[in-house]
Amino acid sequence: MTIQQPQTRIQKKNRETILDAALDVFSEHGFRGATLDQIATTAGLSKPNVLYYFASKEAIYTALLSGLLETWLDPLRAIDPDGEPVDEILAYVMRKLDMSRTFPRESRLFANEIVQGAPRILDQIEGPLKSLVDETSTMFRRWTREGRLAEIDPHHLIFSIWATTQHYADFSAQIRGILRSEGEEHFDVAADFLEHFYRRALVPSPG
Amino acid sequence: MTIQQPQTRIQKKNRETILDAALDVFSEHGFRGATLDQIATTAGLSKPNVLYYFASKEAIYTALLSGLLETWLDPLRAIDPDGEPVDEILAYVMRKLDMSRTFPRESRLFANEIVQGAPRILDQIEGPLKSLVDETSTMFRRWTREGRLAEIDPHHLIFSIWATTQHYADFSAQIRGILRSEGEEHFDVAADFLEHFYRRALVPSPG
DNA sequence: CGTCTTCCTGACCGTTTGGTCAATAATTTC
DNA sequence: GAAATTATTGACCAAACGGTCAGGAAGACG
Repeated sequence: MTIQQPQTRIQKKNRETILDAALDVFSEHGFRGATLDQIATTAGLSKPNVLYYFASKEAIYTALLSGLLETWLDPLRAIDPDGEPVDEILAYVMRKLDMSRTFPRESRLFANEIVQGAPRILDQIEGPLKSLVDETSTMFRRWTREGRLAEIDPHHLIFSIWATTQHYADFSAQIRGILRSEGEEHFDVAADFLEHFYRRALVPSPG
Repeated sequence: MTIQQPQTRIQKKNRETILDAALDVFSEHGFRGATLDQIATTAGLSKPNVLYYFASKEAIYTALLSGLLETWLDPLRAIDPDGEPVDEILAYVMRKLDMSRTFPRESRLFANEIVQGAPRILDQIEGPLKSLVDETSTMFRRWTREGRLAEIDPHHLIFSIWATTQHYADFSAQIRGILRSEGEEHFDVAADFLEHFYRRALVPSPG
C-alpha cells in the first residue's frame, strides 16, 4: 500500500477539479465516448495540463471508478445484522434511492461501465463486491430462517433493489420524458412507492 | 410516408447483415464508442460497402433504434384491459424478462442510449412511449378503483417492472460476476423471484 | 533578492475515425 | 451476349483523437 501524500494544495485542487469534470463527461458519454478535450474544457484547464496531473485518459477513469466503488457499497455495509430485518432492508432501499437522487452522475458512470461489460471493473465485481453480496445474502437467509423475513431469494432481492433504485438515476432521461418532470418531485413519489412495494415483499407471511 | 420498397435481394440481405452487426457493436460500446470499421468487420463487409447501404454511422444507429422501439413496446400493448389485472401484469413482467433473456443486445442498446441522455430517441420517449404508458396507467388506476389491483402508483409500477426485468440484460456482467454464472440458469430463478415479488405487490389487500 | 521546484502551455506527432471517390466486378435486363 | 444497373473495393482525405515535449510562468523557500 504505497499511498503517497506529497500533495501540494494546487495538486489537490486540480486533481479534484479534473475528477469532477471527468465524472461529468464520463458519466454522460462513457469511456470511449468521452474525450480529453471535453474533460479539459469542463475542468477549465488545458489538455496538456490535465495530462500533467494524470498519466492518461484511462488513469483518470480508473481513478474515478475505484474511488467511487467504496462509496457506492457503503449503504450495503450499513445494514445492521442485529436490526429488525424489514426495517433494515427498507432503510437500505431508501439510502440507495437517495444516492440516485444525490449522486446521479456516479450511478450513470457505473451504469455505463457495466452495460458495456464492465471491462475495467470486473475484478472488483467478482472480488470484493461478490463477497459483500454473498455475506449479506447469508444474513438475509438467516433472517428468513428465523421467520423475520419473507421467503425470498436474497441475491435477486438485492438485484431488484439495485435495479429499482438506480433506475431513477440511470434512466432519468426516460423517466423525465414520461412524467414530464424537470425537478425531483418524482423521487418522493418513488420513495413512497418503493416503501410500500418492498414492505409487502419482505414482511413474512403468517405461518 | 415515402417508404420505398425497391429492395433487391442483395440489398435486403446486406442491410440485415449490417444492422445485425451494428446491434452487436452499438450495444456493446454505445454510439460514440462504436466504429464503422468494427461494424464492417463484424458484418464481413468492407467499410465503403457498409456506407453504400447506409448514408452514415448515424443512419445505421437511428435505423436500428426506430426499428426496435416497436418490438420493445409490444409487450406493454399486449396487456388485456378486460383480463384479470394481477395475471395480466404478471404476464407482462414475464414477457419483459423473457425479452431480456432473448434479446439482451437490444436491451443494452436502449440502455446505452438512455443512460447517455437519450439524445437520439427523446422525441419517441416524450411522444409515443409516454402516450402508451399514460394509457396503461389509466387502465391500472381503473383496476385499482374496481378493487382488483392493489393501491399502487401505476407509473412507478411500470418503471419498477422495466428496471427489474431489463436489469438482467443490461447489468448481466455484474450479475454473472456475482452469481458466477455463465449460462442462463439464473433467469429461471429470477422468474420465480419476480413472480412472487410482484404477486405480493399487486394483489389488493382485503378491505 | 535568487534559486529551485512546481505548474502550465503552444506547437506538434502518430493514429484512428467517419466518410469520399474513381475504378472495377458482379448481376440483372433485354 | 451486350448494355445497363447494381455491388464492391483500394486508395485516399480532413478532422478528431490521445498523447508528447521543450520552454516559459508562477509559486515556494532560503
